[in-house]
Amino acid sequence: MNKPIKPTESELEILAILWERGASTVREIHEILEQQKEAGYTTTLKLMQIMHEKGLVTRDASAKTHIYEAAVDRELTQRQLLNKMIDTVFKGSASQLVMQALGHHRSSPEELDMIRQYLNEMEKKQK
Amino acid sequence: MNKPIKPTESELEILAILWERGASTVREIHEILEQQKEAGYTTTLKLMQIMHEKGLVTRDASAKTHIYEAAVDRELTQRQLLNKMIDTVFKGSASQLVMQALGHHRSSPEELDMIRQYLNEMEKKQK
DNA sequence: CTCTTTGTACGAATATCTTCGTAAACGAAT
DNA sequence: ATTCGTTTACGAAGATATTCGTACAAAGAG
Repeated sequence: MNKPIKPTESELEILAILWERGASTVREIHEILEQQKEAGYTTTLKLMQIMHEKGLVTRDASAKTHIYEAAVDRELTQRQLLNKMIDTVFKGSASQLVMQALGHHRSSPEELDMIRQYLNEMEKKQK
Repeated sequence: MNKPIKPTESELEILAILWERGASTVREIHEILEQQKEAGYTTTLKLMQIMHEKGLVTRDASAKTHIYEAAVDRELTQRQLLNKMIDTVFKGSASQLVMQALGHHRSSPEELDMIRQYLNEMEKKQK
């Protein structure tokens, strides 16, 4: 069995940026992070170094300014976090989670349509 | 603005049990917790005392054996955890989260139907 | 070359979470 | 009343996460 990826809160914020932007320098990450919350530069640096030790990111250290990249798959990580949440907080009922998510995070009609299509496809495959 | 409820991993496990069972003693909680993971009795006790300090649970200490009850709303907590997750891990797209959740946590046809109904209702209300 | 800026490395302080041992209080049973 | 099992209270150790100061290296400007 694969060991679950378990980034901390702060690490997750950085991963999210890396997934979004692709390979980035510490400064680039830091600049974006700063818009979301207060953070010192060396704090961000240290975090990313630790993430490197843990294998959450890879880095290219060939130039003076290192370049970091996410080393864990986005969807896989999302899935693991979700499953854990479904188990502990939603008594194993994914549909409850889904309705909770839709009910309070106003989604556009287009998004709702996408979900509907997705539901239909799932049902077909199940037969 | 309301301060977000931010239980730790362990606290969440206990809250889930309290939500499910209603008011309970430490021993009752502990017995259930033990089925899920290894834990010493005093560890569970201490956790619940801390949760009481934090205001996550209330307790009736009139008898020798105290009785605890969840002090935070289940749905509100679920919502806050979900919203945070949507923001950081899913770029603010609830539908992406929904599809991830449905795709990998096998749901019964009944559940899928419930969600479909829910979608329809939402669409009506939006007009 | 010297000075300034930008970057990494490292260590340490702080905070938070988790776990558990020990002691004291209480009630029930003998 | 003494003993035994159950429960709470407390404190402290251990683990993990977060933050930042300082030192040093490298590159560019003058």
